[in-house]
Amino acid sequence: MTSNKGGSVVRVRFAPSPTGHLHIGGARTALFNWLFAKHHRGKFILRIEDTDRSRSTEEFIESIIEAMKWLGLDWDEGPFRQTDRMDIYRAYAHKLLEEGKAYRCYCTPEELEQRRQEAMKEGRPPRYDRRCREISGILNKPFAIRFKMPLHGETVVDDLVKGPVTFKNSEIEDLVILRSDGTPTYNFCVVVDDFEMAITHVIRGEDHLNNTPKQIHIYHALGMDVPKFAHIPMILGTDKARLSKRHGATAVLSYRDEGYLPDAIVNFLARLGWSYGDKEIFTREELISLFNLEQVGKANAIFNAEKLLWLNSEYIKMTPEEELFSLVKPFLIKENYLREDANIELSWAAKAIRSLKERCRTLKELAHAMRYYLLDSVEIDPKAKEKYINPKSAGLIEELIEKLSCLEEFTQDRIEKIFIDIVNEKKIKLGDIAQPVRVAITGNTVSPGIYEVLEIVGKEKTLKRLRRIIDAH
RNA sequence: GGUCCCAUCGUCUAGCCAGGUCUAGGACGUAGCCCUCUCAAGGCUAAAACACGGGUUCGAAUCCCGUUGGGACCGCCA
Repeated sequence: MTSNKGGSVVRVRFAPSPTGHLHIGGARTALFNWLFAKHHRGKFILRIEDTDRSRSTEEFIESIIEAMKWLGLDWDEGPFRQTDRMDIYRAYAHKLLEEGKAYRCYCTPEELEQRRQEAMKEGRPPRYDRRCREISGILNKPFAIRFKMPLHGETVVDDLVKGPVTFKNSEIEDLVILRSDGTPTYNFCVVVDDFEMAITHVIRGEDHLNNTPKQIHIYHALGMDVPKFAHIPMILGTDKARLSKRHGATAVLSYRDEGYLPDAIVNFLARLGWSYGDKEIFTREELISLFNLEQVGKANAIFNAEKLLWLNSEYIKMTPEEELFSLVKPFLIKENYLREDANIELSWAAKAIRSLKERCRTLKELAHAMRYYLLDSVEIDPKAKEKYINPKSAGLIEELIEKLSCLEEFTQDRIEKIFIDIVNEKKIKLGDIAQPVRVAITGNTVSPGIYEVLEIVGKEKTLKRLRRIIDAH
């Protein structure tokens, strides 16, 4: 295929291995690649690294794709799958073998493992001792193909984030590029694919920095141009260990299920390790135009779930009510607050959501808060009832029922007038009547403004609930 | 153990490359106050950091060295 010469169009890729769901760390790597591609009007390629057949599954491939789509990280080419490209890797591996740049290794995995253990025990580096490198001729035994690393000199990775990083060649081992079963290994596939796909910039996690000199030598041996590298820091859990399952939710899709907005996740991930002055909230367009590798920090970042929650609440506040309604709908249905075939008037739904959106940090919370608008009757919290429903408040409610019944237009303004009348007549505080009513209508002591709530709940349900609470009392 | 990376409030970070304007800025979270029918939202205020030790310099968060701490990698895993 093409060479990368000429510095033409930017081509980057995200290359997850489908051995799990797309997690927060992977998503950020994908995002940085996507942003970089968009910023430079380049191409973003999705490649599935599934050469580990025992751990890769179709389910994870689908899940990763679903997560990418949900986040809005669309790709221009792919998804390519390494398992579809085995012949290509094999051909390159044998080419290296023929050219004497690689050699047959007859050591068995068991032998290697044993030697590794011994080396560790004796405090030696657990590295392959190159014992098969000098074997001449071909033995009639199963073999893996190993790459001949240079024995001397050093290799510099000119990293776009870390700066120049120097490795001694003597520290780099002769890695296996083709296993004895004929399948290629990661470090080899990456090089072949990145070349074949004309990748110009490899943006990936810092955990790959130590692999980079190995890959550079493979590029050289194959006569390929080396792309530019950018190794971005890791995302850690609160205990500073690499983010993993035990830190709670790490799968991107679990955030979808918890009611997070993809834009909030994207914004949050972008600010983890990258910044633009004091700016915290970015639209996608801003992210695309402002993103650059120079502003990517060098230090690892700890995943701060609280800040994500805050950002999500900001995005909920920014989202128009109608749109929010279609977003909460699945949650409402799931919680049985709404039937799938229910016919809800959009203007009413918008009003309901407007009253709640700045009180909720996730769609799930929003759905839950909407229950007293949607359900026919509400469950009353016994503690709230005990505190606010008593003979005195029941009397006030009685009076309220009478006045509200006469109301032609059941609107916030009219309702407020009635409350104020009662407060003035009875010489009570607004809270003396507002709280009992709130308990009757919402079942709880917390809600948006009470007049607003009554209007949204509507005259019929309001009166029914008010009666019910004093009757039950 | 070896190699590599990193180090500013509890957390994300600005500042560092081009040393003085930093009594170190913003944001999340926390605390207090205001607003108030509850809860939020909003407004105001507060506590909170240059890991440590040496240099270089008139002057260092910023440059250099070391120490310590954290992370990553050392597979016929990716």
